Amino acid sequence: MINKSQPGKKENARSLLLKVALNVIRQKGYNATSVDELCSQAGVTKGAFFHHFKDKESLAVAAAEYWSETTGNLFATAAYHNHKDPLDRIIAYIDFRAELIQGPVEGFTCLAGTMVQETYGSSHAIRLACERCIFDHTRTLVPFIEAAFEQYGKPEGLTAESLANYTQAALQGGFILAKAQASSEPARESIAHLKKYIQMLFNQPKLNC
Amino acid sequence: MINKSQPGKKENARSLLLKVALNVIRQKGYNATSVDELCSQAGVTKGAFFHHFKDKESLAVAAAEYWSETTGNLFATAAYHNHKDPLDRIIAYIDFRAELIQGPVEGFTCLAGTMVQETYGSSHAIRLACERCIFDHTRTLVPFIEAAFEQYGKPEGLTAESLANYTQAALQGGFILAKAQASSEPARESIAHLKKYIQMLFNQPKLNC
DNA sequence: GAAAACATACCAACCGGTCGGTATATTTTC
DNA sequence: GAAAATATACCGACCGGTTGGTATGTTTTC
Repeated sequence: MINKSQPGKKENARSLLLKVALNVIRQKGYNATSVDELCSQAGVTKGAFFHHFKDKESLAVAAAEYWSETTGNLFATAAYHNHKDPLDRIIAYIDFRAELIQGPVEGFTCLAGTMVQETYGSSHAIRLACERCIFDHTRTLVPFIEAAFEQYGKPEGLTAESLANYTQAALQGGFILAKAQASSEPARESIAHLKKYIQMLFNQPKLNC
Repeated sequence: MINKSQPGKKENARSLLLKVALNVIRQKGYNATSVDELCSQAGVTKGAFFHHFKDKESLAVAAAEYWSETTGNLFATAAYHNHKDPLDRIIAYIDFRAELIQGPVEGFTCLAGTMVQETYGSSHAIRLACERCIFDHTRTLVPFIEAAFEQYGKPEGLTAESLANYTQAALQGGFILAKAQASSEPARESIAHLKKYIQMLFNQPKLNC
């Protein structure tokens, strides 16, 4: 009864494949990632691959769901939830996102954002999985933003949903610039501007007059 | 001496290929775009392709440069340059970007942003071409922002370059969300937030107290 | 012992790229 | 200024390798 790392779950071919898929796809993209490479990197054979996944597309969908799961856990247990003030919580979330920007580009970028660029027109299933992944996460921010609206006043002409989405747009855009520049700096700068925006959005009416 | 469309330049296989490459790559991504499809869509043969381009990678680099050229002309002749007030000019630029968000997703998204996601790790040449494409454009905004700094005061803790980069991050991120949602709305919303940010950034110190 | 998990061998389609060749325009030679 | 030489643009059959996927074993698990 010896299990590795995750209790209750053995390290089978399926989860090995999903783990390497997260890294390989983020580095090379979905189309350039071959089934053979996934198998060799995971140390499993092609037979195991097609035993667990109907086809390559199914693996991509499962990888997006696995990505949702792991990042979901990461954010669910993060310290920013401890802040009682809703604005502090949002700012702490943004700071947390900034802290995650470390190491090589493929280490901090988003699987869903990367995959959906290549597949939005060719695979409905993958696009949907990426959409869920991104917007399920934005939805976790909506209650924080609504609470901040109540406490600090709601800025005109925007909704909690659109602001939550915008935080992800600023992040995803920063990732693209980071890839283009082969540097994490644009991603960090983008987050800094996002932080400034949100601070101004909520502090301005409070500090004025 | 009869020339079509562009004076001095005939519609040869090379420019036909570049034109279709812009659309096909933006829709399917770089890796999923085959040389054969590019040829058939352009109505030229494979022989013509490899006469004009050393390999597929060379076409991608040329496509990024062609994209820089065409969008460069579009922005250089756009009406936002006519505004005398630097802040008005920036806002008019952002409004112009919002106007461009029309029709299907592959019609308004950025070739460089799409390609660099797939190639930043595998092709130095393509990554560089995309980097130039993106940051050459951001650089055109820097003088506007600096002029706005002089006229309206410089907000603390940010540079003209970083703000110029951020405008592109907000756009690129909006494109990704648009692809994920199969809708142009997130792109438009992202631009709306960017506009609000810049207005607050410059108007706040002026309107206060 | 049966079903799930994995391994091995293989296939047909497709991919980027090559190659020998043609048609036409331009330049050079005498 | 005509013939020869050369360069450019283009054609399409073909090649070797890779790809996603399959068919069929073998091992492990309960």
